[in-house]
Amino acid sequence: MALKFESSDLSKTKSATDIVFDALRRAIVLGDLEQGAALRQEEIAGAFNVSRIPVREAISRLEQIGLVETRRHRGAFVTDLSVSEIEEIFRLRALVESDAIRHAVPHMTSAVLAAAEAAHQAFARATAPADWIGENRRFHCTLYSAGGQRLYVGVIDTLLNLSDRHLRAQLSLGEAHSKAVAEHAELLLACRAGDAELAATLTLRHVEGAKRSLLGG
Amino acid sequence: MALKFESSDLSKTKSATDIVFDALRRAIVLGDLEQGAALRQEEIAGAFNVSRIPVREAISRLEQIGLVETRRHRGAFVTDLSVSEIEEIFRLRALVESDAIRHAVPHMTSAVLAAAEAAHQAFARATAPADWIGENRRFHCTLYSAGGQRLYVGVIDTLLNLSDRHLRAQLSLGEAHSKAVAEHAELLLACRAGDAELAATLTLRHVEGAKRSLLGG
DNA sequence: ATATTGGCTATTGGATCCAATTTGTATCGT
DNA sequence: ACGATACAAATTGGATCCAATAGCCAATAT
Repeated sequence: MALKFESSDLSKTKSATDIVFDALRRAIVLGDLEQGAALRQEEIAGAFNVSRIPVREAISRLEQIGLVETRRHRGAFVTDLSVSEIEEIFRLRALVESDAIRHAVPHMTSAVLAAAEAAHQAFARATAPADWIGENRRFHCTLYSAGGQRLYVGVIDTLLNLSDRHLRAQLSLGEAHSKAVAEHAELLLACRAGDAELAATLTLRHVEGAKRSLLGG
Repeated sequence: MALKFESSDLSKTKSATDIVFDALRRAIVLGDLEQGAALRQEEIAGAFNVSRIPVREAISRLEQIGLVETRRHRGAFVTDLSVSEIEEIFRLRALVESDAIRHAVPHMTSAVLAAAEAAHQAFARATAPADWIGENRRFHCTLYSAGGQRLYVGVIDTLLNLSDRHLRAQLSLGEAHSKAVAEHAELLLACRAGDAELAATLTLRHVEGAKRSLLGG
């Protein structure tokens, strides 16, 4: 008998470390844990009903991607980003994301475009900040992943983990959300048209606009 | 009485996890551990005279930066990069490194240039592959770090960790080494002249040349 | 009053021990 | 001989336990 697997069936069961890592990452990215907050191993272990071992591995991984800093025998603390570091992140994002979509456009199938469209609409409908951030990332990364560019998406993911925290405050005030929706629609159009250069330019402007609305100037 | 501290005194003592992480990272980057090789926790723990705990944290961090892949209850294995992934890495390197130096040139003090010059000469003199790789990275990263661009250097470090492995075979054959030395000298000249655009162009060509000499075409 | 010093406590770093799972292998029935 | 199944070995995942250390606070000397 031949078996058919849903893609979700292929997902190996996650280890405790993975679960803790993902929860902490999300908490930091969404701003639930604010800058400088201490991550107490025992406390976290208790919250997840596990021992400190998987917690320590999770923190180790968070440190590796720059979300927390640890001081020996003192503990781990949510990284406090300076203004110049935030500028650097956005400069990198503009550079890498625009190039990522440039290379992705030629590989965009109708399935990819449909998935992006779905994320786009979900983002437009979203009201909670956590949903904004999640759907926004899903929209962009769906497009970037079109050609299976794992490295690009990996770098971008790391950068987004560092900068999404600020997106929350940003989208909460003013018409930033509807502006983003409009820009996404425009970007999607360029992708459908197969215009890689236009898509790259729009992405560049999109990221630079986010940077300006956050830092001014 | 006033005391003066050397900067080396401020370096915090490294934990066992850090030591194991660094040693494994180096072993993979230098190619001592070849693609697909298994990282046995017990074996590594024995080699460093520590328990498996710091080994597991080190492996966790290695996985985070893409140097190893782990399969549940099977173990961790040195990541096997496909040709398309290698192409992606070099494309990203060319993009990010050229922009990094573009932004770094205006901040290059004579101290930075002197440090780069020292690394340049050490690279020229080096004969062992491990030294080539180390001094080569030191040369480039010294320049990239001029403006204190930690994020750029972080991303570049991650990419170099993935691609340096191939540099070894590359420099071993032919006149690749002397070609690199010449290109470094030229790059250093552009930096001294404060010509950011030229430095960026030279870096772009330098990386693309490395890619071609590795993958052909 | 202030600087110094000697414990005390909270918290992390690391070791040892146990459980879960994968995989190879031998056995058994046909 | 061949496939299915039960068992054994190797290895990782996680829990519990002990050691080391940074920071705090009181006690003390000047």
